[in-house]
Amino acid sequence: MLGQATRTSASFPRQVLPTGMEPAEALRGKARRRLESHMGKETAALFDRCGRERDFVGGEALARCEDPGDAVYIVLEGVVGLYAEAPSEPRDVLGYCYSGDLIAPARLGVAWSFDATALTSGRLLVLSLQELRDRGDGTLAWALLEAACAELSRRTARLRGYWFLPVKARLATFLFEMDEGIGQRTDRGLEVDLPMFRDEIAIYLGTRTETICRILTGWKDRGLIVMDSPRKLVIPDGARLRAEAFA
Amino acid sequence: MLGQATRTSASFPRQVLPTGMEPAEALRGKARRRLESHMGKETAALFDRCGRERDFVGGEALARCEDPGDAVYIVLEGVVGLYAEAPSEPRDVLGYCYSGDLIAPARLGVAWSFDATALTSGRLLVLSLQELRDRGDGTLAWALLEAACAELSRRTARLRGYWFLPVKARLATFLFEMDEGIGQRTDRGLEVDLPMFRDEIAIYLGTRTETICRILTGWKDRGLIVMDSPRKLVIPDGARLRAEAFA
DNA sequence: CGAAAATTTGAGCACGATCAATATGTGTGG
DNA sequence: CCACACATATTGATCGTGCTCAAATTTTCG
Repeated sequence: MLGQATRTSASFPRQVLPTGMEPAEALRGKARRRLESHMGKETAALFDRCGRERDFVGGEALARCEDPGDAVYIVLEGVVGLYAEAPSEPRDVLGYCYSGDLIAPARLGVAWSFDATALTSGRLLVLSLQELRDRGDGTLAWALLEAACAELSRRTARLRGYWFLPVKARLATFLFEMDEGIGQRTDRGLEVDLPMFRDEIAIYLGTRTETICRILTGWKDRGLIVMDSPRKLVIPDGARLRAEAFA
Repeated sequence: MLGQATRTSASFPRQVLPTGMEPAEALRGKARRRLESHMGKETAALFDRCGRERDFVGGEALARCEDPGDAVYIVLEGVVGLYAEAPSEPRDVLGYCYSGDLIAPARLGVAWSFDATALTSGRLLVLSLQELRDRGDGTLAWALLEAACAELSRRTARLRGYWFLPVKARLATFLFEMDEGIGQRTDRGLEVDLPMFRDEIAIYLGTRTETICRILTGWKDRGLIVMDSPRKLVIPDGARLRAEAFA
């Protein structure tokens, strides 16, 4: 991939990206389900009790590279992007986090070592390390360890999952990943409001903006997707798109 | 990458891969340095106290997908490969672990959810979860959480690090990664005994065996590397190789 | 409405995939 | 110790995906 490439510049995130509000109840339910499927009911409940909820809006910086990593986040709703530190643009996308995902500093109590930025509005569970340590609650530490291990495995799988796919399949996979996080089922199909630009998608998928465009256009022309606007996609038939992308 | 690819079969690891023994002291020092640089002196010492050392030989299965993940490993010496479960070959390489790296089950106490196989002989620190839990030692749980967070970040960086590189650069990066783990400085340069076959490297790097061969041959012809045997490489001048690969 | 940003389209070509054949190990039994 | 068989590695020829550079377009926002 990018066989002959030398990346040129781009910078993320460049602006606040308001995404349409979503039915709160549905998402709460969805978030809870994901949370519990990721870490089990009891653990989820434990985190609920110990953490502090925080709402965020698209574009908000949730953690900065140099900030002391004195907390651990669990995404409840929305999408959070993780970006590598980069003195010079473009910043590399490390990954996206959805509800149930754990965001932990690379060096606990020292530094996050990456930037976390909200891509949509959403909600976060903040677990302050200091507080938790002071409590001396071993249970919680074990629960966090559990969550971290799960996240490690999930992250690896997500990243490696793209590795062998041709770009078309990567893009489809990405769309479904986004859909799981912030998609909605309507009578038109799966509606996904992409919370980022084409070039950020390209970086995440290890390809170029133009390629993303071409593929999306191709799909649009064949009715596999509908583009209300460049950022508002509708997938009338997920199975058909998947079949086509992996053909 | 692999734009037109449909992966064909290969199976790892296929045999015990004895790698030459190495000067124990040098490695002990190296392992300790890596360990401490990854997690700090005190934490490393804590783990040392709580864990049980275990030697392994190349080819040994250290964890199986379905096994209950009732321990956490810290690699002291050698290289451990992590492989995705795959009912049908080929198995995907999730990553390689070197001294200082943490290997933790995806679901603590439930299942590893991946296979860990020793690629070389080496040594492992085994931290039994049951024992640790029984101790009720919060400190240790925090230390493990710390290690897990660090591993998460390291793993992500390692995987994403390859993302944008053309295959040549990936292969060079891989060689240096291996060198860091098991390489030796001699008067001939950096000596690296690859503990896996060409096709496993190809899978790890998201390319094909033939491509790996062509690149290595190219480098050999230009004196950038010496191949004592297909698996025994010498890099006379690391800087030169790096420059060439990233040119 | 106009400027800037983001997206889309076009033409050409390089990297790396593919398929097929050959060569080099590596281990086995005679 | 050699000869065979099999596993692994290398080389060759061809071609497709996706990168490049460049030029429209369309969106977005002040």
